[in-house]
Amino acid sequence: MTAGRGTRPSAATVEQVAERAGVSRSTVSRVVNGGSRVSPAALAAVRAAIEELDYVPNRAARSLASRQTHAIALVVPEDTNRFFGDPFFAAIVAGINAAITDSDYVLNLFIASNDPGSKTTRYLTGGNVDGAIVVSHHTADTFVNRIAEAVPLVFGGRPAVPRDAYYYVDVDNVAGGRLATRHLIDAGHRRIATIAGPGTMPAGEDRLLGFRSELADAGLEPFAVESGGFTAEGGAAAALHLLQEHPGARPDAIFAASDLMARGAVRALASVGVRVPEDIAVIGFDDSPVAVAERPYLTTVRQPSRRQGEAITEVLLARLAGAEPQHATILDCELVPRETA
Amino acid sequence: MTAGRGTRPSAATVEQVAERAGVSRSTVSRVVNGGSRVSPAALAAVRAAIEELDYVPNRAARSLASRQTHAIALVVPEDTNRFFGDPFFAAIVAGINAAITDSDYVLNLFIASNDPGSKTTRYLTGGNVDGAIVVSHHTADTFVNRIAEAVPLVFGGRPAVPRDAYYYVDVDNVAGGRLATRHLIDAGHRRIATIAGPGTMPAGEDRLLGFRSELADAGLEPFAVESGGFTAEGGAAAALHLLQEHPGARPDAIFAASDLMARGAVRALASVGVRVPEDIAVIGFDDSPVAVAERPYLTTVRQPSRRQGEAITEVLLARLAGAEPQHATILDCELVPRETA
DNA sequence: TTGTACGCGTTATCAC
DNA sequence: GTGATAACGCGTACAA
Repeated sequence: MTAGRGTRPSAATVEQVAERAGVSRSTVSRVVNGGSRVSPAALAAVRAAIEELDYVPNRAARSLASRQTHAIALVVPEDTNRFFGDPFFAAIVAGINAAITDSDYVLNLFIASNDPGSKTTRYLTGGNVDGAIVVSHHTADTFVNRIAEAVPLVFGGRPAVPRDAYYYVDVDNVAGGRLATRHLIDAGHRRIATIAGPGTMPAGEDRLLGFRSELADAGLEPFAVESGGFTAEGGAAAALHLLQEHPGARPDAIFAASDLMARGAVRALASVGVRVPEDIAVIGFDDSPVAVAERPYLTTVRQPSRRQGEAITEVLLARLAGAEPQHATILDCELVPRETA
Repeated sequence: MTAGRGTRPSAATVEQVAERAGVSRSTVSRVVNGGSRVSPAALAAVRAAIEELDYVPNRAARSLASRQTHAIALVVPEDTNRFFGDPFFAAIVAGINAAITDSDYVLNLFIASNDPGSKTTRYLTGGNVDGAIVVSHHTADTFVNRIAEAVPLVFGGRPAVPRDAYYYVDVDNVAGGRLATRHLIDAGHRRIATIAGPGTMPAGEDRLLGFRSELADAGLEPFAVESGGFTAEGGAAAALHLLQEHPGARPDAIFAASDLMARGAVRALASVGVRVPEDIAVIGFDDSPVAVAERPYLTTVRQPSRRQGEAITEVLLARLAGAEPQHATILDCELVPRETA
């Protein structure tokens, strides 16, 4: 082994396949790309030759001639260093990968941290990929725009600064917020508070909107609206604040806009002797691993993250194939009743 | 926007840069690839032209001519669906990315799930990447061998089935195990048990070896050796089992080979009224987020995962550059004293 | 130091 | 249906 650089056994070429099959390069090329318009005999011969020679088309040559790279960039915005490690994004990547595996595209990973947009952007706008996916929740830097101008692009999640020309795939956070709130209402709760995400993130905003809407439809008003910053600590602090600010009348239920915040809230409540769900019911959002990492298991709203990743890719592939898919693709959430509500 | 497929504004080419700078294609090429052996005047002119035309080399053409793809594959073995989402791997990927960003290579992501090795392997062995990284802990499928035969490959973590020809970067799990055990001994503990990882994983084996060695050096014997499968549940069960099996003489300290198992153990102990660290000290391994996700914070051994990712890439890049790095690169661990020991 | 000319493996455009 | 042949954009002897 130990092939030095560039010292590969130089895989078979079209030329060799053609010779082996007794046809011309062109015919081999036709077989490789669709197989249409070739005689059954030639087709069989070429296929056999390909098999025997273990022929794999040279991507570079193909790209050069066809002016398509068959590569898709997955761009992770710079400010998201903890992108991986977050189960939510992990599931999305898994979905993207699954969908792309079924195609003949390759996924190029770009974590644009400590890069002021320049290098990655230059690469993407330089015609080195056919399309791009940006998975982000609160950045909408200008470099994204430049990418969008150069190649077809699809966002995971509604972009923070939406434009008509953008394509994105998102879960229905509004409906999810409604779902959670409805569950609380149906259980008889009336003094319902929420621990919301940061106002800069569309997902947080939408869930809050769903909360308010469902409450309004039921003729209720929010007991309180706290902010928890999508972290466990924030959730805990918000829950405690909720208790202190309203010594007389406690909320009887809390909708936390993420499982992390819900978990923090449940722990904080337990630490001050408040029972969940007996004293206060809590419902989260995401159905992330923390929901069942410890007792009590969180009642929550599941978002189909893996499916979202698949859908993102499907939309992009559709665009690359010349189709005109919807600009917005919205996926449904689902209630997951467990122990906390 | 909305560029159809292949309908890009066709970025500038060497030809255009050459014309703009008043030199030939070759000179431009030389400037782009190293800048050596060109007159200062020409160099300046070319650089200016490149800047003005926003020239980006066409990867496909470059690959075709140089017979190098400037792409590296990150292969995630098929049985690791939860690869992402694991903070350990997340940190490694971050490191890999950081190192690769500083080079002019591109990272191609292959999650080889639901693919029987065939498609990905064909791609990699077909000369479409210059090198590959396999991050795995307990798989050593034959497809890895085939990849290793085709391109330079570096493993993250010691491969389950080691071969002399393999290159890998690992943390010093043996030393880490010793470190943890030494910390327990220094604190005066003498009845020290361990909750080990699965025997199929090198990391688990090495940590256990370190545990045994340090104990032996101190003239001590393991109080008990349980198996926890690297999960929180396994850690909890092992801790409880430890208590039940030895009703008379409890261990006074436990070395859990992962933070997840340590966390499970601490929870289980608390659930039966055993105080940590007063009654039983517990030390983990990894310094993962769960170590500080809740109280008590875990005393643990930190492994430099991000650095490991960087080192993996560095070794691979060195090989691609024609150097002959060490086959094994071992990184040091570090004790992180917190609350549980 | 610089330029010329050829080849990398494939697709696309033609005639046949 | 099939086969020449010209690009595709770049690296690199080789010559100057």
